[in-house]
Amino acid sequence: MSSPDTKDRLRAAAEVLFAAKGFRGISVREITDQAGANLAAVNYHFGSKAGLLIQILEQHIGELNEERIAVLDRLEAEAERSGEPLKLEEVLEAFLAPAVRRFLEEGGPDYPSLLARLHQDPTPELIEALVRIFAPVAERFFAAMRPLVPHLDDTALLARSMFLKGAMLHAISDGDRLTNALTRGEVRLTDPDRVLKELIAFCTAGFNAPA
Amino acid sequence: MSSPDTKDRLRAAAEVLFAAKGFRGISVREITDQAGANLAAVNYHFGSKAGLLIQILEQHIGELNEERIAVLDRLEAEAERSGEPLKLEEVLEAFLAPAVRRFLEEGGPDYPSLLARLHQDPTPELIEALVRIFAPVAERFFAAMRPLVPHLDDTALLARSMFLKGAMLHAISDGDRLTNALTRGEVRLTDPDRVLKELIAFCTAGFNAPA
DNA sequence: GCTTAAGTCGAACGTGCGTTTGATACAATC
DNA sequence: GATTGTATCAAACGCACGTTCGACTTAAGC
Repeated sequence: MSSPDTKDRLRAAAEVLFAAKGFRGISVREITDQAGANLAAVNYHFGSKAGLLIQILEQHIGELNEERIAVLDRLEAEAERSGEPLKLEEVLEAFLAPAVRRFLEEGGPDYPSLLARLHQDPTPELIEALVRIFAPVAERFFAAMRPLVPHLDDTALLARSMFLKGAMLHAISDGDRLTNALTRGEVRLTDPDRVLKELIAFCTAGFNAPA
Repeated sequence: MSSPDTKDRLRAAAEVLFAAKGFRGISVREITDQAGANLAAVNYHFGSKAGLLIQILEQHIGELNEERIAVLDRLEAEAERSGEPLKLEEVLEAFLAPAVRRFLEEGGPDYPSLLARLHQDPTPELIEALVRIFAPVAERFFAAMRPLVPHLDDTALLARSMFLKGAMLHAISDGDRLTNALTRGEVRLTDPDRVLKELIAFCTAGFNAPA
């Protein structure tokens, strides 16, 4: 019958479902049911289930990373114009805020949660796609950070970058379900702006800490 | 018949395999093959695949958490005797070191990696078990931390604890595979003592950062 | 009006999974 | 020596999965 947007509906449904339950946690049948499409549609339009995921990643995480780099570009231009050096805190915010902000858009699916899952749920095909998607932004921020932490050698910078990534992914994903369960819900971390503020403060201090 | 230790061999094999590829990533058949046991042995001895995992968790993570609490007990006793207050850095080390140290025991399976995966790969049954296992150590450390960070309210303390957990799990698991891939292997994070040192420095500064 | 290509459909394929079953072996118990 | 409970085994069960197939529908190009 050709609703001409079957492909879009599949993408939209898969975004939500993958984000909610991860790649392995969602079946092709669930996606096609949700999208009101035939079971065979995913393989017809995207080649495979993994192909569908990769296309979603390229689109949304690509946008996310473009935003990160745009903010960093702006910061560096301002710094050059004013003659003042970049501030570590600003660079970290440029990296963290776009991700956390997207997470807080209620109603929308949380790609970061999906990403967090993918980090732990690797397929060679997906890992290769992730590297391709993230390499530019990683190199860009690594270079920007380097002069801001002269007290750290490369190993320390890499290690602390890894900590930042882990903290961000964990905060952004459903990872705090266990945290909430452990505190018996007495304290709730529902305000993403608050989480972002704490995350920036935590990581800025972490990078500034002596070696 | 009856090698009387079939149950132990199953446990040992499952530890290694679960740690390497996660709960969903390993089949019962792989476990029984590795252990030289019959396919039905897992269900006979542990009731189910999940039952096997939970038993492993209770044993090894239980030991890990006992060690954490023992170190903290010792620190608090010393502090009381000397009249000096506990140091934040010491408390964090008490929490982090046992986990990272176990991770570095080469040859042994890395339970932390398994744990990191479980955080992202939840089954109600497993979540319940995780909460049961971690509740005591979480409450204990939360109480110990509380007076050491008077500048933080409960929300900030919880958020930063979550960051610490995320950073630790990410560092400890295979999560840095992507990090390494992104840096094209130019910098390697192979020394666990170094990682632990950086992690303690990073998180201590992070908790000390003003609100 | 025929041809072609794209899209959709129901149905099936083949595989791997966790689990269950029923038979069998082997001690220990009485 | 029969009985009982524990352990192991080969085999199968039932299910869900990703993928493929072939027929059918539709719309555009000639």
